[in-house]
Amino acid sequence: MADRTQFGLSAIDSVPLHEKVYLELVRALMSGQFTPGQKLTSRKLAKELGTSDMPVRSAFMRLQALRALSPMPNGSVEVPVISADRFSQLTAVRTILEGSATELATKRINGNNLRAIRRHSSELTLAAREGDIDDYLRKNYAFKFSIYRHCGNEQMIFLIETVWMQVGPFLRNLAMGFEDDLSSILDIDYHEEVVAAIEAQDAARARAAIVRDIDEGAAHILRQARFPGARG
Amino acid sequence: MADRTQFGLSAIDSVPLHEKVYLELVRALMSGQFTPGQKLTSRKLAKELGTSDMPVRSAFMRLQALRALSPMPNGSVEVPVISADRFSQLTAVRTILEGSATELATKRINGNNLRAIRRHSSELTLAAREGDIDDYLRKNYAFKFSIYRHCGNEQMIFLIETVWMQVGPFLRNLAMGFEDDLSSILDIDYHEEVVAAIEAQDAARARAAIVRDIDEGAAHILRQARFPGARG
DNA sequence: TCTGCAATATCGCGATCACAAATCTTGACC
DNA sequence: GGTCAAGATTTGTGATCGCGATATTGCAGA
Repeated sequence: MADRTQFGLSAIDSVPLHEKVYLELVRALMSGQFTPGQKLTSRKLAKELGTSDMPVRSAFMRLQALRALSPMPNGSVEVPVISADRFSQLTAVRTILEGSATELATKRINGNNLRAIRRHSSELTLAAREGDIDDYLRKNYAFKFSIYRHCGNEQMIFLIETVWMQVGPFLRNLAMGFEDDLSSILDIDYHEEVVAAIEAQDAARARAAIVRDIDEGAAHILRQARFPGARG
Repeated sequence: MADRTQFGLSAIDSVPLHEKVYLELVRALMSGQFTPGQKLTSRKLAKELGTSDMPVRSAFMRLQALRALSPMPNGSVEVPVISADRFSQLTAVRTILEGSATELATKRINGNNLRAIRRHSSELTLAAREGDIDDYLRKNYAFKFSIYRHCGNEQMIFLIETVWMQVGPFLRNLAMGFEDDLSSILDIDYHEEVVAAIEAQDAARARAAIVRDIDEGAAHILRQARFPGARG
């Protein structure tokens, strides 16, 4: 953050290189910058980033521990190819975890938190109307986690994040079928219902709304997207 | 696995060193071989294992990505010190995930699977009567995962394993209060009720039994064990 | 005995090198 | 033109080295 010192100097950032590489890869993965199935090699990536391959290897280790990168038999890593089956499993886990988190959060949210959530909600609606899929996904992430953050269980948030790291890249396929008019994506988007339920302090309804949002989004992806193994 | 070849030679195992180190650390962590708060340095561990520090660093990266090791501000890692708060959060997540997994598994288990589960169950009962806490924990792990394995959702199993890596070391504290007579641990152990519910194909009851088993075990630990920050 | 401080040892981090296995390229031969 | 094997290149893996920062130790003075 380069804070100003009394001498007007900025602080040297001591963030390790492997950490920067890791964060950069997470960003790239979640924003769908890599193609599923793409092979990543430490040396090439290192050259591209201007580092040695050591920090890249560290980042690879962390990412494949979280299943955000898939290990290949020979030790290489690749961007995971998600099958329809695995996608369904991840969706099922999401409904369980995110449904529970929403339910818990609803009971703990107060006025201040609610205002921030409302802001994220309207920004999400706006993004859908504007038609930028990247912006929509970013706002979708911000909105949902602005709720989960209040579930009072840091461990649960961590697990949800790991699942998002796996599905995240694939959510881009939500765009398919909405190329002409992204705003109609709001037909399968229940985030305003979620906000309404939270305002009414109705935890069960909030959970149901989030689950429905996740399930219908996933169903749409399963209809539209091409999965490996399926005939093209 | 050192398969026999046609010349009677055993295959050179090509498992990378960093993988072996990782597996060794997982085993040591889950069996409570390390003290919470203990600092682990790559160089020392490498010397002890007879390798360079590179494979150890790789293993550290993976383990701290999964939160099985805690990163220190200077980049070192330590065996996580679990607070009462974090323990409660992990328990809450466990009831959600393992409850769901049990419910799903109950609907998919057939006669063959059931026989294996029954065997694990009786071995667990036996271990409690024999009074060896290590054996009991090992059998407890084997029994529960023999159920979860059939939930049909590989992703869920992975998440459960992640959570177990964090609580695993701490479950040893279950022994506290049962030093004289481990068999009385069966009073807060509902694994036979779980088996009965599965046999009856009653998914809801199976979930309730697992949740109760987890909750009462955790409650016992919270009563008996010493947590950092608590007066003691 | 306790406290401050300097000398020393240890450690994380990243670069570089060596080696073997895997992968790709090339070109001769059928 | 297609096949396959030899050679070249790339890649994972692990060891070693150096740098800077941190932690530890040892000692002197109060």
